[in-house]
Amino acid sequence: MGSLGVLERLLMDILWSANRPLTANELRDALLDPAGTGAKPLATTTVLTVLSRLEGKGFVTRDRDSRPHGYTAVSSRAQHTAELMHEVLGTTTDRTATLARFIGNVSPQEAQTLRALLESIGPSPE
Amino acid sequence: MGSLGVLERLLMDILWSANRPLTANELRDALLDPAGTGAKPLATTTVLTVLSRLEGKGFVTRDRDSRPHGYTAVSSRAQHTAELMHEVLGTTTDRTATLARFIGNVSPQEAQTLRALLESIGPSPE
DNA sequence: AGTAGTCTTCTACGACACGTAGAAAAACCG
DNA sequence: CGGTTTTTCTACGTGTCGTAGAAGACTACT
Repeated sequence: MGSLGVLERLLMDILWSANRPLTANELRDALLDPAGTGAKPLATTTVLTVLSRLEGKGFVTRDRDSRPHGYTAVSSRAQHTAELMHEVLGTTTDRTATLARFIGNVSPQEAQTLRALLESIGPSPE
Repeated sequence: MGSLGVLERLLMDILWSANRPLTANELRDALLDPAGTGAKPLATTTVLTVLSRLEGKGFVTRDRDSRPHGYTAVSSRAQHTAELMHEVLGTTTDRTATLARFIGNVSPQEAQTLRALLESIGPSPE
């Protein structure tokens, strides 16, 4: 589906990390990394344009009532990423083989995590 | 990373399904769906161009010795898809949360498959 | 209400990826 | 060698994305 460009992705990252609606200017400022090291101050309009595109793609919603419009990510980063993973998985023909390769490359800790998750989802077969 | 365009993807699909090197013309023909329903015969050069791009991206190798060059997919579809899934997973900050969402959406059968795979990778903790 | 400042929308342009393919060059076969 | 097949070179059109100015809409203060 609609993949994200670099700037689009940066904005989403900020929105995902924030737990409240942000305005275009807040986002623009957030783009200059905290330490102010950043050398590229973007024009606010640039941010707004990208936000509009993100809205069009269904990644963010905006509160049109509050005056400086507040922008919020539609789904959490985890949710979004998980969906993407499913989407990718869906492009294969042999899902089992794919999952095998996928599992074959997770760290032991993550394997543990996965076991626990599977356990909680549906108790292991007796 | 290098995502694939529509045609690029179609070619990869054919290469993945074939278990031998294919030539540009074979690929062109394969694009006209078997039943010949297809209405769009691509120029061979088009296929060649895309194959070159795929080679550049590291998705296919070609046998430069055999005369009609034979093109082969570098990694299997399952392998490729699994790598993509890991790549996607790598874009998230909270991997556990992401995996939770991911697992939360697999079918019961697939959950079973996953349990088995995890079992085989490292025996469950007694 | 008028004016200044802020925010949003409209419009646009350059860069890049990709589908598409012709023209030219190279290799092969008889 | 000459014709045919295959490959490379080059190029154009379209779509997406980063970027932002100009103009219009809204807010607030006096």
